[in-house]
Amino acid sequence: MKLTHDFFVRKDTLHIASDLLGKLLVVSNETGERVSGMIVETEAYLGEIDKAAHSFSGRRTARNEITYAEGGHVYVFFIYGLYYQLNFVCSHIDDPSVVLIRAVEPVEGIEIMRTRRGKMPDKNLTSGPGKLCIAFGIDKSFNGEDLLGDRIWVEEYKNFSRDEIVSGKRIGVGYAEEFAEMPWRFWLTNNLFVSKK
DNA sequence: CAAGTGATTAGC
DNA sequence: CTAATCACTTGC
Repeated sequence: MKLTHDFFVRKDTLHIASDLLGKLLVVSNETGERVSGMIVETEAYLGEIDKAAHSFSGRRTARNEITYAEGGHVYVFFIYGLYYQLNFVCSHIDDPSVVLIRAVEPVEGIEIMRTRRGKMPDKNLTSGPGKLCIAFGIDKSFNGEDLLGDRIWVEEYKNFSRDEIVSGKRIGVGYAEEFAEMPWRFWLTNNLFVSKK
């Protein structure tokens, strides 16, 4: 079952980030084949109040414009001259909160992922935000897509109990002062595809 | 462990 | 216009 806008329009982006664990990320490729993976690691970026967020204190640019839209849209940006990062826009219109998808566990279309990632042990296929975008074929053309469309969406898949979910500091946001310490990264315990222990 | 990579942005 | 920066990955 596809998740609807209600799931993403909720105000509490931290809950959205932890609720996404165990859900299935699905991308329909050029030929209509499904490539999918179970979400095992996420990070929340709380829009205007969060020094680590692109939209901190209302910064609004061509790049992050979509994060001000209503929850349920896709925000993709390019980083380090090499990689894309996949985010889901959350909350209501004009609240630029997002959830970054940091890692998934491959489910469908593993052969396609292997081809796209090159010769790589399977556990490295999707175990990081840049890696999973390569494996799923996600690029800038996905920016602004609606998660109720037929190109990319999220489905119910597995449920995990509270004690199988851990939270901690986010990765790569050391510049964000007090917000660098916030435990806004969520992952599943004992999952091989989580990017960092 | 460190270099690489180029779009994006903020700062003149 | 120009320079600095960066939600990372890979191969030394």
